[in-house]
Amino acid sequence: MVDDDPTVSDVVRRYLEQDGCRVRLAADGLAALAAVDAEVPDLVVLDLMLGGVNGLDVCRRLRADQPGLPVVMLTALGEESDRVLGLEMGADDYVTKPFSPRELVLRVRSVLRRTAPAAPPRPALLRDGELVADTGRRTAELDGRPLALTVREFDLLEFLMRHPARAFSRAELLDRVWGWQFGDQSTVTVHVRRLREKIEPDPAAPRRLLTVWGVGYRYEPCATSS
Amino acid sequence: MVDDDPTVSDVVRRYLEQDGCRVRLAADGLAALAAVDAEVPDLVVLDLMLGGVNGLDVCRRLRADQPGLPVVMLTALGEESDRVLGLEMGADDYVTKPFSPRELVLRVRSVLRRTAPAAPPRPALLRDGELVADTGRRTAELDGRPLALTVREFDLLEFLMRHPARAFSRAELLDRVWGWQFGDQSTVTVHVRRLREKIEPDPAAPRRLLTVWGVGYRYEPCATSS
DNA sequence: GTCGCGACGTTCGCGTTCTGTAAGATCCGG
DNA sequence: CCGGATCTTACAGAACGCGAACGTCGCGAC
Repeated sequence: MVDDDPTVSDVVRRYLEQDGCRVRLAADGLAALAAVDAEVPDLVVLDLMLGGVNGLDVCRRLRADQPGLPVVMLTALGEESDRVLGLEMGADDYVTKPFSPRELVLRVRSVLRRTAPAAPPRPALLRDGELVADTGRRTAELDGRPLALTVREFDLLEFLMRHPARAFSRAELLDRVWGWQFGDQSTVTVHVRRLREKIEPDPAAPRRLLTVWGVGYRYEPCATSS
Repeated sequence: MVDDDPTVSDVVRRYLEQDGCRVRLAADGLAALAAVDAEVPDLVVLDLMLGGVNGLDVCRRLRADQPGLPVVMLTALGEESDRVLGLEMGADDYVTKPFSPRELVLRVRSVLRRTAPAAPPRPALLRDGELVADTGRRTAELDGRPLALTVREFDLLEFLMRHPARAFSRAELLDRVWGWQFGDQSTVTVHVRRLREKIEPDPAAPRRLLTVWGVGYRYEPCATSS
């Protein structure tokens, strides 16, 4: 919990602890970074307005040092632009002051539930017929021949193979693969196309990476075709 | 909104509607379950103390019928044990009486914001004899042969199959499938016709997607069960 | 420091598909 | 038999997906 106002920190701490959390307090950005370095927490509640210092910088540093560490932002600024800025920065959620401590607890719980199961992305061997993706080594091969996938392409393939036979909208893919809450959806289109070029024998007539018209895309396992 | 006290219900309804919610009232547990069955809401506000009846039972039934349906509990008991009980029961939040309507609205909004992104994609396999609709992959098949349904057609079919044996007016379908509060009702007519062309062996003599003269349409399950 | 390369996000044009509306034909209830 | 509701067909505009090309950024080589 990073906040320079002891009154706020104390209340929040009490509520969080009552909810079963272990809480560490930090009064400023440097202390926060040091604390995180000393013991990586499950989640950080970060006040954007740290007396003079820009909380966004702290957030950026946190994201750089500990990618994947959930951050819930706390801000007096309820403006849309700040929200966008915060989410761009990688915050998983945000609460605007004045807030009810209960609400903060709910958000924290929600984010934890959301990220906890996804946090340990255990290396797995995703196999679908002749297409095999090794998330540990971040390599993939088709018909035994290695595929030269880029980062995004691999992430996209991994996500789709982990959720087979489900249609996802471009927005949803943008959110869950790119981590964006907004953005140009054609980005997804283009990456799907590039990925098809590599995993589909005939990219114009895809057998695995299917288009769902008016919705988005879906990965259909090739092996167990019903 | 489930509460046996009209005074409370009315106030809460006004506040929620002012916040942009569409509200349905139910005075007791049975009415609540019936209402949810008739039209699955985005969220239920449930008073635990329903004159004599235990609201927890209602909650349990709700959870069984509609897993994932958010429930905000309303209770005069502020005891920790009850809170724990409520949350164990699956409530997403709870508010203790006496409460400020504003606080309830905030809680509702918060829970909706939290669950909304996860709620819509609730994959289900809707089956009726030889007609199967998979809402997860957004595909449907008849006699094992895939159907080429468009977005609207699928949405319409999904909605009707989720509410079988119930007549809906064109206006209601326009509202709940298209999301329009007004508009040309012939739109529904045409889409029903197009859908019939695909799911009915003889579109002129429909067996599932029936016309209810002077009212609208109704989906009649083909399988002679239930 | 500069150059070249690959990855990535964006933009544009084109062909296809979907969709709402209109208009005439048909059917149903009284 | 009539009036209104429903069905059927046709069509044009809009939406959509695709393919290609472009600009930017970061990185490594020289």
